[in-house]
Amino acid sequence: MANINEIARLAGVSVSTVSRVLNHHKYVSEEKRAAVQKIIDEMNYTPNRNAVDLIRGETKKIGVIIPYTNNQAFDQLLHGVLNRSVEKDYAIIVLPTKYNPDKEIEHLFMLKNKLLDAIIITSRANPWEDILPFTEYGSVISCEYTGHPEIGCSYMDRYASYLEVFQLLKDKGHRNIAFTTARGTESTSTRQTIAAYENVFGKLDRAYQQSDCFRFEDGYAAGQRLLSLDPRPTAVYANGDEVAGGIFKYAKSVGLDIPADLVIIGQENQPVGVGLDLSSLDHQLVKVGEQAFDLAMAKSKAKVETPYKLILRSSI
Amino acid sequence: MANINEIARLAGVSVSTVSRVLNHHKYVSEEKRAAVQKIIDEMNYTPNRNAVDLIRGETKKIGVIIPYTNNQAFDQLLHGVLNRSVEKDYAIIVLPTKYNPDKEIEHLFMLKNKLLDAIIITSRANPWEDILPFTEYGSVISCEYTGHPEIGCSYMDRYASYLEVFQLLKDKGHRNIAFTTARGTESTSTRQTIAAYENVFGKLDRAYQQSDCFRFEDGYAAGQRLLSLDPRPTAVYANGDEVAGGIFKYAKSVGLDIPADLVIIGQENQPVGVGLDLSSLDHQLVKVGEQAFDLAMAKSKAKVETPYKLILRSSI
DNA sequence: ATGAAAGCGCTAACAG
DNA sequence: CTGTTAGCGCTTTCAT
Repeated sequence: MANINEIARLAGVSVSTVSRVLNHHKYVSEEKRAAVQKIIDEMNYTPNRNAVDLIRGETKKIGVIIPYTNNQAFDQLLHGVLNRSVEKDYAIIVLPTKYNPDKEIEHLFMLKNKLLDAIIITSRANPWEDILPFTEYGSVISCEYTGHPEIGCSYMDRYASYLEVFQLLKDKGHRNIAFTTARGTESTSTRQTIAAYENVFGKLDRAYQQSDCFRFEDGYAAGQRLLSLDPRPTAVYANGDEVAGGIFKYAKSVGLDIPADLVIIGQENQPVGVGLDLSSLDHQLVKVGEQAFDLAMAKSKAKVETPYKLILRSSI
Repeated sequence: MANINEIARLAGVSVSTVSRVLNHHKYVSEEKRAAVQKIIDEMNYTPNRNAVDLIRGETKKIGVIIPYTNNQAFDQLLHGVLNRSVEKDYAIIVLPTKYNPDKEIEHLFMLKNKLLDAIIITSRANPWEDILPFTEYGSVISCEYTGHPEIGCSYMDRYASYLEVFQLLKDKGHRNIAFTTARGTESTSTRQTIAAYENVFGKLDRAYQQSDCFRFEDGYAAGQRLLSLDPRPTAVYANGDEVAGGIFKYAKSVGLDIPADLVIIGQENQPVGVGLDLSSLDHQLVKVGEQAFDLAMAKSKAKVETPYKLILRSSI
């Protein structure tokens, strides 16, 4: 395909003039500008962005590290990021990790490779110490709060939100509460859930926590296990509405009434929760994602909190 | 940051030798290789992939054109693409269009700009004639069948699947059937839905079709309208399980029994459908996405069909 | 206002 | 086996 040299030759000008036309510089005579534009149109020429990026040293590309792409919570974050990227004309590269630490580091190297201007970490598998070195090569934004000053954060106060849920359940008279989490205690949100629980109800009996819950089926299985405990929980907090939906389905299948026999609260206000009329702790992840993009683009290291909402429906 | 010249200087060799070490060429003496590697490690050097891409003329990046990113169907396709991209070490760039034809063309230009090796179109807003010219610059894969030989296709036989659904409903004795679609007749799948309907039931009364259905709320509103028709439909086919969920919720709210008073069939086997035990026409979009990636990577122009599955639950 | 020339960081003939 | 050299396609001083 044609390149800038050919355009210059055909238009009878130098490459610098073509470059000036391309980049809308002033100080180009109208005649030359027109002549160059004519050739550009004739040749159907477009600059090679790769070459432009190389010389400019920036790519207008932002990576988003995401453990699971078939997960509503991460999809909401990604959706928020994409919302803004379209307006701002940035390209978004999705970087799935399945929480594999090596894969995550491999993705972070794209920053060093000059393939990315910034990276947004929706959830991480590596300790911050292993991530911090990469801030030297580009902006790193986290969707989880961290005090590290090198890292910009667009986050919500998970701990406070969990506290509110557990406190509400306590106020309603519940004493046997179960909950589900995605990962185990290697994850910040799991630790925060446990801390909030223990703040309200005291020491947790680990039998009442079910890890590895991501999808509907996981919720169903969790319901099966948790609802056969003695004493049976009268309320369960699920780390997602899909999981809550699975618990709901199992509970119904064994004849339990919601909410008389079992209160269910889900998370992230997803369609399945709306459909089953489940209460949901909405962390407003779309907004968090949008904010994360803005921080990334601005290379800001600010810490920005987005408020959560507790949506009460008939399941409580 | 250090570049290849500096590494060469420090290691006391030429840049070509460094390049050879970097690319694991043979014919590099073990001593030089070691010397170069030592400097690379010391300097914590990584090649600038932008420069590599520029000279190689390929980017190992594939774009995915997606109308809506908060939509389960497209997310399934994207999920499939990402599944394979991680294995094959390709970067995936998400290109949202909201069915804006200009935005779509803008994205296609990334192929011409040498920013992308291939583009996967999950759904399009432009006629094929406007898309075809871009096949000159890279591989274009469609998730909808088209006879154009320049376009590789990973698709499912939508028409046959719709036909099966409507035939099933007819066999079960239904005569008044309503259905929802995403867009209007500018969309292939809408046209195919109508064609399949008319093949089975004859001329469609347009009142029984509801367009612009994407999310749960749209389904609820559609239910409201469709279920007040006279005669009231005894079955409704929804273009997604979220939409089906909305219809379900409205139907329940006015005291209808599912399936006695109303049969509901959704699409794509999504969590909300599982939760509400709705039957669903599963086009296996994850597989379609995986296949699309394989075609894109191989620069294949093959037409590959993925079979659909009709999942029957209690809503029929 | 315009052009020559020096890169951006890397790869790959080519010669030796 | 190794180095020299000519690019990849573009931007940006620096003169004029």
